[in-house]
Amino acid sequence: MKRPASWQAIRTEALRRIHTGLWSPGARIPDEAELAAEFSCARATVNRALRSLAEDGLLERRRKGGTRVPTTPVRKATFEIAIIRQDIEGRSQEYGYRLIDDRLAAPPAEVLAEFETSRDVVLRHVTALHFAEGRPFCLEDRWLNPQIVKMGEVEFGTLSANEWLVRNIAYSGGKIGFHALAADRDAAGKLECAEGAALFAIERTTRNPTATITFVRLTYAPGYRMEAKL
Amino acid sequence: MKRPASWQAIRTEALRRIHTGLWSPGARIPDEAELAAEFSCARATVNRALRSLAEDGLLERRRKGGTRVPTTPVRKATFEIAIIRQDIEGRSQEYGYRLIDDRLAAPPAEVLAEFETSRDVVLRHVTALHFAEGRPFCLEDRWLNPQIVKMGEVEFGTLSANEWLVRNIAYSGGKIGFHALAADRDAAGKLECAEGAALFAIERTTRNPTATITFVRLTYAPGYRMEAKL
DNA sequence: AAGTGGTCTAGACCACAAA
DNA sequence: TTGTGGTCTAGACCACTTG
Repeated sequence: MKRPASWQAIRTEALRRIHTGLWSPGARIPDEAELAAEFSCARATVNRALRSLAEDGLLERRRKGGTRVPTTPVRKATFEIAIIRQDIEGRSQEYGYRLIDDRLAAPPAEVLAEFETSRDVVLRHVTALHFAEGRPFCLEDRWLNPQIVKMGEVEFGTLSANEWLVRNIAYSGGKIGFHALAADRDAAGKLECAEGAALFAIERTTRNPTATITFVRLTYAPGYRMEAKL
Repeated sequence: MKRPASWQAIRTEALRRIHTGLWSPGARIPDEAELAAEFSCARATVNRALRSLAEDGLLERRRKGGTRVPTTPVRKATFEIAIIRQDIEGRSQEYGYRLIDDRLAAPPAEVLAEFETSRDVVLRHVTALHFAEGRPFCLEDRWLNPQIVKMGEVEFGTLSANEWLVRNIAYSGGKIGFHALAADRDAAGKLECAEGAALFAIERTTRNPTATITFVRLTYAPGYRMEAKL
């Protein structure tokens, strides 16, 4: 076998062997040196190909343990987290924004838990609406760490907190969750939908190495659909 | 600057420069050769670091055009697509499964569109329920390409189509979408929830290079939450 | 202790897109 | 045309983890 030249060709060939069962689930595949010899290429090239497959969840690699085909593959998909304005403009729709409220307040327990601070019982609470073609698109309900985004220094009357944060605050990590919820009276009023309507919601916590920066719940108007690549 | 040794250290340093604005949005950053000289390392090491950042959406790279900091970063997040049994067992809950129906039928237009075949107006339609701790967890409503998964050859009475497919069928790509929907009478009955309840649903189309393999809608019982890494 | 993947190097050539 | 990233090589050393 001398065909594959690039790491992508080797990736493709490896994929084929996984799919055809030539490399069966749970079994160890030849090590990098062997494959490099087989494909007449440098070990680094094989490494690049197998690492790529491992990142997609199609192989499991361990030092000394070798490379294996997972018995129950857990494939990974990626989705893009754009700012809401981009999301709307990407659909060739007109973006609109309106700040509803911005004040210091005591957060509910579930939010406070995300901030891990029993001290600062007062957070900056920002509520805003994003519009697409003049119609409510997404309700932004955000709690900010007031030590990082100070009242008075930064205003969200024109530029949404969503956009300001993406452009100005570095973050090192966090978590994101998706779920469905029924519109309560408040959300129904703001999103101009029926009370009880099924809404898609995203909750996101963003941290830097030191502290939690913000927790946000984005509730989308009925019909919203989030797409990702497989 | 001689500190960073590994590509991860260079990545971290690059991140710092992006965050501090030393590398400002829209501006070109030094090319790989310059950075390699600055960090006293091989260009390949710089390449590894910058490529990693580009994959996360924190840099944009183009041949000849150089590397830039995006003005509006589109960060990427990944989530894992496990089989439903794993999802439930991962929560330390007992998994259960029941096949509801499995027959050839004419799909609705929206499903047929995913198969791009105006010919085969008959697809294999499989309906099943997944349970966690004995309670309905997820409703699987699946349409299969009967030329790939033949009636009679493969049965889903014990092993779910979800699991069988992951283990047996290679796929090259597809798309996945998330949304919220209100439980209709049928779904409410099967998931044992109120009609009209807000449910989280995933729709997934899976293809191989030649044809569409399957289209599935997974509707989760109320309270389901999908998490991803940021 | 030893095997395997992880990473780094120094150099080279190539592919693409901007000038 | 030319500059920049993309990739490959051959060799080396290291880190982890398993036996």
